[in-house]
Amino acid sequence: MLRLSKLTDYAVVVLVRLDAGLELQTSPGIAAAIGVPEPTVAKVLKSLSAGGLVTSLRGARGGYRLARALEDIPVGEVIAAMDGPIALAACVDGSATECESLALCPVRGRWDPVNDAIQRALSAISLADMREAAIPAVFRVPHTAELGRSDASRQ
Amino acid sequence: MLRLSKLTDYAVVVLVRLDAGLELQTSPGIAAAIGVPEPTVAKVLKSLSAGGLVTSLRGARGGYRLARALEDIPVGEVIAAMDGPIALAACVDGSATECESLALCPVRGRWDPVNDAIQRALSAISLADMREAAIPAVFRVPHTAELGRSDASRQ
DNA sequence: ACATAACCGGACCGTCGCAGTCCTGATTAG
DNA sequence: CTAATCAGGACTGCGACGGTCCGGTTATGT
Ligand code: FES
Ligand code: FES
Repeated sequence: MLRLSKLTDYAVVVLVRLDAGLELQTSPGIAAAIGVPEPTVAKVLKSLSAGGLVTSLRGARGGYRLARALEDIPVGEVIAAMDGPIALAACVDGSATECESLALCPVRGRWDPVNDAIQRALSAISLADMREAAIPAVFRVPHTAELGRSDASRQ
Repeated sequence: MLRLSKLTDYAVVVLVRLDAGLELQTSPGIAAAIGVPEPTVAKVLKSLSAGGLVTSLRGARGGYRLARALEDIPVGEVIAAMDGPIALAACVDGSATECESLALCPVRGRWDPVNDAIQRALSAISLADMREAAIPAVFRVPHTAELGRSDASRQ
């Protein structure tokens, strides 16, 4: 599937929201704005902060701010901040993992070109490109009301 | 991490192995050649067959054969055959999943360009490109001897 | 015709990473 | 000093993935 984690998905939404004109936004505020549970948004913000994509101000009246403009944030960097470095195979080059049995590993560095191609593709697209896509009428989400417990259908 | 499944990794090895000059190779034979358990190799072969990347001949003296030359098999097709269609987000366009609550989904189709870029990158690289990478001295792997229980170090 | 070899299509289960929540500090405004 | 906010973990439930196995089918060869 080559799916990326859902947290990364939220990260993009959060970052786009951070570019909404305001200078400083709090975690609960963002959560209310995009309709995602606050703890989850907080987690995303932390990872983003650790990745250097947003800057944080602690203490009362603190909050988060974009570290760079959306145009300067490639989507690959967001993925790296959330899901760790991009590595298709177990061992590409950032061989932080194991693989002592190199001799009998038939895929020794074989995925490197593929990995590199993807990384290049992800670096060519910025968050600004994704922002253009669309931002539907989501910003008027009720932040206090219970969103209806949308357990809708169990599949 | 954007990691692909280990089965896909094996698939590439198997496919490269299938291009080893022989006309027809059996599942146990391939397993012995690349040093991977037979049931796992069989599973990979089945997925590959279902994906139309290899053709199979049943019955005694049956086996597998490449459906197309390695040059004509983009790596993206292998990934699609093993891990299903490439879809970064939950909903790209093959919205086989759910997402009835479109109204409050802030990522509505936002990942499409990224997804497309990756797909293009994966289509540009063929298995022949990966075969060039290297095939170390793996083909002489002992298929009967126990490989030594390499539990080595627990890190 | 029979036995054999190989593929086919599942079911099955253990493991592991992910999604989501929560709690205890550290920091700063007022 | 108190309140608000971020920081950094620990914790748990769940679902996908990795790997194995089994009965069934097809074809070869004697
Ligand atoms: S998995 Fe690391 S070298 Fe093979
Ligand atoms: S997850 Fe499918 S539309 Fe949002």
